[in-house]
Amino acid sequence: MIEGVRSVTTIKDVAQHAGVSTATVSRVLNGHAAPTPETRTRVLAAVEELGYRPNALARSLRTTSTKTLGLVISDLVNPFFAEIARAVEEEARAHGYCVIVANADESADQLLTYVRTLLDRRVDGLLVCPATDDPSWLAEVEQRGVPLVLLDRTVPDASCPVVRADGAQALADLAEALKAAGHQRVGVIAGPPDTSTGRERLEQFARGGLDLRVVHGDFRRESGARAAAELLDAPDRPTALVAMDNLMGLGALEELRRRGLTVPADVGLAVYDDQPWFPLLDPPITVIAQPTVEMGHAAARSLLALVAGEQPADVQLTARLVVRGSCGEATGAA
Amino acid sequence: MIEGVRSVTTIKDVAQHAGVSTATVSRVLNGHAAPTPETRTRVLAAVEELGYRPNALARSLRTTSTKTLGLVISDLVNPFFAEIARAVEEEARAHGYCVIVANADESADQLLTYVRTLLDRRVDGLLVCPATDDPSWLAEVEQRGVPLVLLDRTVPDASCPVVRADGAQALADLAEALKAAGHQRVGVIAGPPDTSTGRERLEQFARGGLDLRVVHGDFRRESGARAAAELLDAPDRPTALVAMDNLMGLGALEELRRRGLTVPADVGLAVYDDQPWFPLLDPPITVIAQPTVEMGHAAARSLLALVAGEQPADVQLTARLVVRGSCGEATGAA
DNA sequence: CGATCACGTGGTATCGATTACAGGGGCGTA
DNA sequence: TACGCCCCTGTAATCGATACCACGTGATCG
Repeated sequence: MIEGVRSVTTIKDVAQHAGVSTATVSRVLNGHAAPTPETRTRVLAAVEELGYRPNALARSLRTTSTKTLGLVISDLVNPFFAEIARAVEEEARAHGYCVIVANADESADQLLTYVRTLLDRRVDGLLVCPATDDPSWLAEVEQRGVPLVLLDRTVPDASCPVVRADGAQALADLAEALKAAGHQRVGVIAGPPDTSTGRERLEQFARGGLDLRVVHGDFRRESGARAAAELLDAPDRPTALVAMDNLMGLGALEELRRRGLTVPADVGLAVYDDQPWFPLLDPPITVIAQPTVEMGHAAARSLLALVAGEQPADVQLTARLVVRGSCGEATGAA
Repeated sequence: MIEGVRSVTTIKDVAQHAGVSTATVSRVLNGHAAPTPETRTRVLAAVEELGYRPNALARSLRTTSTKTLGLVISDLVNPFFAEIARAVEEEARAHGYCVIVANADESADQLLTYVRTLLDRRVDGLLVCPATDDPSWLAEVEQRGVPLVLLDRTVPDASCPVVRADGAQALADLAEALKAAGHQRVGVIAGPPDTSTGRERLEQFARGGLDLRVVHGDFRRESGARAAAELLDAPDRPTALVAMDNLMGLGALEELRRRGLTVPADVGLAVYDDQPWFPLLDPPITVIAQPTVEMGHAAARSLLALVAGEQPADVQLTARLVVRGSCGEATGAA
């Protein structure tokens, strides 16, 4: 398996083959000015014949535009983020942009590394779901003057557009639904206190007037199981659990199953973030659903606007409560 | 919000600031040769002070190496591929490589587009999960002489390393398990006939000696529901369904639920690809589990070996049957 | 009929890095 | 003291494209 000669067809080869200058080839390829239809066809023929494809690196170096957006998400295997990534990519592609997806794995270090890598590659814009509040990476982005949009989560003093889903009302509704079903002591499997979503969801839910026990997880599956275990082992066990993220919800479910506890008879359950399989469980899980696809689309649009020199406003979508059954029935008592 | 001056710190600025030539700066940054410790520190100080970061585009243009791998997957929201993507990226990162993930959305057109885009950006190697058998994109990759490794699926005449999971034994085991549980007429929700995995899984399962009804889906959720509906509406309804992919399995489950059919009492079910939530269903779903993480790691390793000029062999991992309960109990009768 | 204009085209500088080559200074050795 | 070698450094070519500028030619207008 001798490696074929690496095809090094450059614009120069095309020019030579077509009997024109490289400048002309470039003009034809970029639809610039107006080369004669005849030269145009000659050049295109040469391109075709040689199978020429322009070197995007060289082009970007010269034009300082890569037609590429960077997307840093906190966890690729979290379906919530996977869906967002897909939506972002879809919207970007529709506008002729390509997306580089980087996976920070909920680690601040890796986030910084990736932000740097993406900046080094001169992405035209950056979309970030911050892993933590740590804003050290922000300075680098701002210094380089690269358009930035935050997605899902915020960081303390970011002066850039933010796209998120507001769950305040949904969380209030959830609190009401829990009360209506007779729950008072509720165990919360919260997100990390150093993430905006972790804090906010907890805070907003806390306004619901329930008696909360809180354990913080890290938005991942194992932490959900651990947190559930801790809450269930407490002396006055909560009558319901609320997981503030779908993966932690999954972990909690696993723990409940391990203990042979029935939902909602033994303990109620609600989860932030809907998943297609939640309705399939018995009972189907009550959730707070976020408009992930819209979030992704909106974020990409905002970033592209920013890249184009506009000043997009923040986007605030709304999450909504979907009552299914895992919290129990509302008792007749008001 | 006046946009700050886009920081254009180049190697020239660093050189000037440190009172050396650009060549020296480059040498320091690349650990080349041996600049005096003193100049070295002076250069590094300048780098630090100016917050200089090399332009990866320019560097790659010159060195013809991007330290980047391209990964084209068929569907980012399919957790199977998401997990593979994560594993690939993890392994690549450990070797100092960055991964550009492209999502073909099970479309051959989009796959071709992305392969081109990635080649244009001069990735050092390409990892592809082909959406279909259509091998038109292959020629372009080979012509450019870019190292290529196929992942999960094959295409007809690819002369490159392939990393996959062999499910022949698992499918045979599944057939046995179904028979043992008293199933004879089995409905198969197969993958597209123009994908290697679609064909192979069906073919291998067909060797199990069951009476099969086959409907082809497209590896996505909706098609799973449609196929299930079709199979269940047939005059002699199968007593069990087998979905050859987790998303189609999800769709099938939804359809069963819609019809109020109980698993496994009314109809048995098994799915190819395990998912963390399958054990949580009642009854838990019997699956064929693939070693996704290992596949991703192996694929990245193979590609990196190829990039390094070695000749990695094909990797054949094995999928295995995990019997849970959704196919019913084995009856005493042999 | 001569001057001007416009258009198509080629030459060449440039983007920001790497690297081959050449030169200068210090040191060791004869 | 003089020669030579080696090490460090700078100069400049180069990667592959784009874009500014200038030039030649054919058309137009006065």
